[in-house]
Formats: sequence, C-alpha cells, structure tokens
Amino acid sequence: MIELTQSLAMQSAPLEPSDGVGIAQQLCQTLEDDIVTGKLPPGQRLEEPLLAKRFGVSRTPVREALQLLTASELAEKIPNKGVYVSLATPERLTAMFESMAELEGMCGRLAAKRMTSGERHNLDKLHHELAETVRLGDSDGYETLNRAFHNTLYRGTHNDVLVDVTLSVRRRVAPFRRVQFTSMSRLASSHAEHQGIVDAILRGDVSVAEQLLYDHIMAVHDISQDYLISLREASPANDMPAFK
Amino acid sequence: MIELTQSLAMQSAPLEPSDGVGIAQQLCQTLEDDIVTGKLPPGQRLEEPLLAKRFGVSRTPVREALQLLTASELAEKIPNKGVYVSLATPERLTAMFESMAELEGMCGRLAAKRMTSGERHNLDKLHHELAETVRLGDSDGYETLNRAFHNTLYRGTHNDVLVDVTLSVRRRVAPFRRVQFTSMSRLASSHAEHQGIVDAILRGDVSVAEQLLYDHIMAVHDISQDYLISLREASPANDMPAFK
DNA sequence: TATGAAGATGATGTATACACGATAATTTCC
DNA sequence: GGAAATTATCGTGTATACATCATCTTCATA
Repeated sequence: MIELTQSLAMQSAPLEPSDGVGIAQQLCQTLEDDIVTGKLPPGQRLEEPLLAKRFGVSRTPVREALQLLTASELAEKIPNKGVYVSLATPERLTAMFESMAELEGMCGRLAAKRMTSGERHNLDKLHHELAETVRLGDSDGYETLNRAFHNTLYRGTHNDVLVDVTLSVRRRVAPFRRVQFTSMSRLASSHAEHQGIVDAILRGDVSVAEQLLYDHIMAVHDISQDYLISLREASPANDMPAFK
Repeated sequence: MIELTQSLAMQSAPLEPSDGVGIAQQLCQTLEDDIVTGKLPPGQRLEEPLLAKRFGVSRTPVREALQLLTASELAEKIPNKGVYVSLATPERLTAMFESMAELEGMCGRLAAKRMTSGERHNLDKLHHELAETVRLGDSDGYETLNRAFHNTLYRGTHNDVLVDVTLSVRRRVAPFRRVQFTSMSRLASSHAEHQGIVDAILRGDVSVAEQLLYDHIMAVHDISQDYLISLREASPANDMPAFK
C-alpha cells in the first residue's frame, strides 16, 4: 500500500498549460493511464489536494479531470465524500464484457457490409503487421496494433456515434482487457481469432463476422474473470464506501 | 432571437444548495430540459457569466454543469471559445438513430431471453396503460409512459452497463425523438408497433423482438429526419464556430 | 472608401479563499 | 474501563479574483 500512496503524493512533471490542450485533459489522460496500468487500483481514493500538489496545479483543473474520469465511468464520485477509482465486481465485469462483445459484433456486422475496399485493405494490412509482433513476442506492440485493428473495424461502420459509444465502453473495460496480453499463448490465439474475423469481413460475411467478434471478446472475458477472481481471493475485502 | 437571449438572461428560481443533490446537477438537469424542449436551440451558445447570473450562483457550478452536458454530448465545448448546444446535421441524426435502433434491438433480444415473468408482466401492464393515453390523446402522458416502457426493456437485459450505454444514447437523441409525439397519428402507430414488440417479448421470440424494435426506432428516425430538413430549409445557415 | 493594425471588451482558464460536511480523535460521563 | 458526545481536522462544494485568449471596435493609412 505504501507505493500506492507514493504514486499519488510523489511530484510529477510540471504539466505546463502551454501544451496543445488544457491541463485538465492532460491530467485526465495521466490518471486514466495510471488506472489502466494498475498504478491506481480499483477502490483507490483520488483526493483533490494531493493530486493538485502532485502536479503542481490548483484544484480547479484537478476537479475537472476527476469529473471527466467520472463521466467515462472509470471513477465514481460520491457527494461530499470524494472520487474513487471504480471497483469491479465479477458481475460488473461480465456486464462490461458482454456489452463490449455485443458492440464489437455489431460493429463487425456493419463494417463487413459497409467498409470500402481501401478500409478492408487497411484492416488486412494491420492483421499482417500483428502477425509480426506475435512472432517477435512483442506484447506492447501487439497491444498498440490491436487497438488500431479494432479502431479500424469501428470506423468501418461509418457511424460516428457508434464509434463513440464503442470506444467509451472499451475505455471502461481497458483496465481488465489488458491482463490478457501478459500471456504469450493468448497473443497467438487472439491473432488466430483475428484471422477468421478478417476473412469474414473481406468477403462481406456479416453474420460470421458478428459471431466471431462476439466470441473474440468473450474469450478475453473468461481470462479477465479468472484473473479478477484470483485477485479478490488474494486481497479479500476492498473497502470503498457505499453510497450514503 | 430575442426570446432566446431572454431565456438565458432571465433570472430563474434561486436554486438553493440545500436540496438533495448539488447545484451543478440541478443546473445540468434544467439545461438538459431546455435543450430537449427546444428552449435552447442547437448552436446556441451557453455563456457561463450569463447562466451564473440567471441562476444566482457562481461560475464554478455552472462550469461543472456545462461539463456534464458536454460529457453526454448534448453540448460541445470548444477550447477558449465556449460551450454550444450540439448541432445536428442529417448525417449525425441518422447515425444517432441507427445506433439507437441497434441498441434497442439488442436490448429487446436480450430482454426477450432474460426477463423474469414479473418483468414481462410489468411490460405488458405499461403497454395497456399506454393504450389509455392514446385513446385520450394525452401526448405528454404517452411520452412519460413510453419512457418507462423502454426503460423496462433495457433493464430486462439484466446488464447495467448496457442500460447505461443505451440511456446515454437515448439522451442524445431525445431532442429529436420528441417531435414525433406532436402528431396524433404517430402516437397510434407507435403504440401499434409496441403491440408486436410486447407479443414477441412475452413469447420469448428473440429475433422478432430485435427486428421490431429496430424498425420501431427507425420509424422515428424518418419522422425526425423530415422535421430536421424542414427546419434547415426554414433557417438556412446556423453559425456555430468550427474547431480552430 | 477599403483595409489592416492596435486597443478595448468580454469570455474562458486557472488560482485562491471561504463555508459546509464528514470523519477521526479526544474528552467526559456512566 | 468503556461508550457516547464533543471538538478538531481535513476534504469537498462554492465563491471570488486574476491571467490569458478571442473578438469587436476604432482609427490610421493606402
């Protein structure tokens, strides 16, 4: 628990406001990364004064960043009691992954119908680049390219709202999707699943694309569920205050 | 344009902070209502000092409320240039309704599979209550019950995340869904569509429930699209500043 | 007269200060 | 000695003040 407190209290880079965007967005991005990578574990309290001191800014942009996190459901705000990193129960995890699987399937179905030949070619190219990272065992590279692969699928729907919705859910599950890439065998099987997906999309097979993408996400769910349960057995009770 | 400015500048109820929740949430709710009802038209600028004066509060909770609106995509924030009520092009409208239709269909499919007998009974009861409002021509009552009807469907999925996502998209399309209820004939046909949906759900017919719900939403899309186009013909150019 | 630059005006972005509420520690009473 | 109440401390909620940026006006110049 000590290093966690340090990660909150320790001073970070000055975070100049002269950057392209505002301070709050940078803060939000940083906190989001820390949540996804596990530096800020679920249930962790996010105190404004501490964060303000850590980043060398006032509470105002910190509040804004915390509100952004809350809006994307990565954190929960309890009135007069502070903001906490969202806590995942096995039920919530299942709900998140099922939603993600449904959305991915939906995107795949629409993408198989609507993608231009250029977009289909791009998807195929990404798929081949992913093969390289699998061969090298480069899990970081795989994660990056994998994100691009799925993004391409989403955008293939040619529906900006659907892209937004899907991305918002993906951000929510990101902290739990990530664990899969630590396993090399999962890297390979993930890529194998992609193969069928790409084939289905390239030939415009909407129902197969939908089904395979659903299964693709649900496979990750099973892994994450196991991981979460093993975590909760290790540290039994997480004491996040309930609402009122 | 004069009455619009007034609706922003005119002082409103004092908005005491002693209420159940914070000031920002109340502000957000009020502004959301004003957007949905059309008092604040798309493209309208939302200036913090004006709103602060109108509600008799400082800029801080106003900023928070505007950020909440921005998070739900009802408004757009342009750095250093202010917050504006989201502007809908026909393309965005179609994207929103298609997403909504897909999500409703998905919810209907899962609800048809998972609803308890009690939940199915509730849905049927709401359907019969809706019949009453149609008979009376009570469009306000219909709108309220209709919301409850669809909410029951969403919750029937037993997936909180999916409920959240669906509700968030519904809030986004709300300003454009609303116009349908001004037409009496639409009230009747909407209710007629519900009949088939309820039947499919009660007998657990997943694919028919999904398809009928998709069509049900897309019917509203057609109406809204016509309405939007007629609007844009009336007032040609809406001058919302572009990003940079 | 048209055009462009400089100043004025006002809004947004950020920082600081105060008020309220919650939690925790200490004291007091049983 | 233990439990309940009171006070102390700290964080959140709100208000206000200052800095920065955008826009509009105005005046000078071509």
